[in-house]
Amino acid sequence: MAVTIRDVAREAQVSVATVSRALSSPDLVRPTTRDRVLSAAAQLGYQPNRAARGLITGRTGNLGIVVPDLNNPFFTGVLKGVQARARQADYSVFVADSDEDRATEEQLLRAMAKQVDGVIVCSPGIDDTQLYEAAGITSLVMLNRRLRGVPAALMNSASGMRQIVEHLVALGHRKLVYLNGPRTSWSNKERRRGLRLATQQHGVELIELGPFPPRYEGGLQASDLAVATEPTAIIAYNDIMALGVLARLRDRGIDVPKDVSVTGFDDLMFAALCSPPLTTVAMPLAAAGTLAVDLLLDGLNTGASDARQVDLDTQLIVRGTTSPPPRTA
Amino acid sequence: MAVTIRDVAREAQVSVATVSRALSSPDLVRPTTRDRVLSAAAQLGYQPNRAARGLITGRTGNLGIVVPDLNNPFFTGVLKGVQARARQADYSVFVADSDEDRATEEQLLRAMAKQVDGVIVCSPGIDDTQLYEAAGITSLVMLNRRLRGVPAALMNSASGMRQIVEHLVALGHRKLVYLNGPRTSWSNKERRRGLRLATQQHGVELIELGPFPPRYEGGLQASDLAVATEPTAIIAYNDIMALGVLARLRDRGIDVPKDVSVTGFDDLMFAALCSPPLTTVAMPLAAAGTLAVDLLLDGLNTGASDARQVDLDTQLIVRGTTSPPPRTA
DNA sequence: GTGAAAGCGCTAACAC
DNA sequence: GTGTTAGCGCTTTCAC
Repeated sequence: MAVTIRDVAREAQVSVATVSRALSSPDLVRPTTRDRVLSAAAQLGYQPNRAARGLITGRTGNLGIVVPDLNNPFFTGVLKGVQARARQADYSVFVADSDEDRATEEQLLRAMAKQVDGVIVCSPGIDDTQLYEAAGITSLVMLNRRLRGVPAALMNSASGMRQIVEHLVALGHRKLVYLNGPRTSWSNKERRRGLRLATQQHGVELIELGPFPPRYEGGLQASDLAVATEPTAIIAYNDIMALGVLARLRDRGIDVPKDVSVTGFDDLMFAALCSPPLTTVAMPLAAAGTLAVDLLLDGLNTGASDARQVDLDTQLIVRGTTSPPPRTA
Repeated sequence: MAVTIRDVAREAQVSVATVSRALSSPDLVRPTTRDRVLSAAAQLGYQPNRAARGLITGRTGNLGIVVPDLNNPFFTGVLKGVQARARQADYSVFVADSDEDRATEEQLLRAMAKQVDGVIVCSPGIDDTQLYEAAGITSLVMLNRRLRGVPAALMNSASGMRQIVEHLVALGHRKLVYLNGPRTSWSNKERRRGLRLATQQHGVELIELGPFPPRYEGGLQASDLAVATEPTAIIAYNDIMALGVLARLRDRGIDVPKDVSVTGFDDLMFAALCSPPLTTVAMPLAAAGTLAVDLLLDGLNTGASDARQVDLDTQLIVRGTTSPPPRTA
């Protein structure tokens, strides 16, 4: 077995209590004693057993994150931020992938709740009641979703959509199609809300299609339906769908952006690499991840939470898939 | 506080020991008692505290995975498989992202080792001595890297490279350039080994360049150097680099595959979506992840490990970036 | 300022 | 089959 606090105590000729104090509240112990303990600990390569500590303090030093799909760069972007910030704060992070399945999501959340100090929920699907129930067991922070009384790290999708509409309107577009992502997802609702508001304000036509699966195949599928409505611009729920749209349009000999403009959402790495490069909205993924961790830890330290919901700005990235509409349209 | 084993014991009118048994070794307890305990547990929503259990069994029910970069789809593909298999086996998974930094990697590995039953190491960088040291603390499984005495889930990169060379040779190529990834990485060594073997066998010229960072920017940078050597085909260390190469060649007006063929490695989702779609080698990412978990759990259950190193097949995916070389070459 | 001792929630002998 | 009890490694009263 590994080296325990007793070993250190023996080595430093003090009691285990003193070792414990020297490590967690150094000012409670005389400097000379402290040094003796610390050097003994270092020499033995002692590292406290977190499980044992957690058993008594009620803190595990772990936090969790639940995501619907680890193959989706959106979530790994967030995860990366979470991971980085957690490490700084000396927390470990559990990750759970629900495979887009709601039941699994709920089950994972519940299982995780037991062994962490808090969990970051990136699950568009899971329903409010389940979340509140989980919130009873452990601290929650929502990511990109608003839930009353629960802190959240939000990316302002609505403003991103507004930027898209302003961009398109400025180019001369008057008839837009929006390809919906999952109806129940908070992101989709927000994007849609921003879109509706902006199109109304500018008095341009908005046709809504879908919902479609928020994946490449969803874009392929949506593409033909979109074209049939004869818009001058197609606004996809996210980049991955937009890439599907792009591919399908290319197959059909429809030129982007000459015949029709296309926009994505997320600014995945590959949005810049496709051809033509995709006009999209950049999401502060890692920033949202670190923010989520901060909110979580704040809540833990201040005791009761103030349930802050912080909005992070998104930004339109104009690339090659948007241009003025064709004359004939 | 949450509901404990005592609560269940009281509710079911038995001792805590019986509750414990009913849950972990059901056959040691009379069916009627067991049912009583189980229903009491269900009613109270009892779930055992893993930390407490771990304290005594020495098993945590957790396993960890260390990766260099969560934004790299290669690693998240593996992670996805790990996660899925772990959940089936009722294990939770810790994830650690080292940001490609060796020191961080070692530190994360050590920190993780304390609170898991085993860790899956996807770290090309970290050196052998460090790994052996970690192997002393916890069980290790290597991913895509061979380490004597340590089980490993391997993807047969060498055979993938052989398939690339055979494909190119069949098309008529005689002068190939390889863009090295990180020199120290096992993957790069393997790919290079397969490449050298195959090119020698077929008597074609192989020029090696690099190492380059295994990212898009690395591809951009490598591209010009590669072109200067006037090859008919460029073999990139991985897809991301290949995408960089593709972009740079397009900028310079060099046509792929007419002027030069390009191959990637990994078959990331976006390899199929770029234009032209990338000829590459598909890696069994998720399969490797699940295999790694199986190896880990096998090792834990059988006590001593047989240090199996299992090879998974890779497969050439021919797409649009390879064709016969130009006549003049 | 430091030590002794009481647990945190659980499992594993050991009794009966 | 079931109950009693002794810890797992640690923190935290409570004495001194």
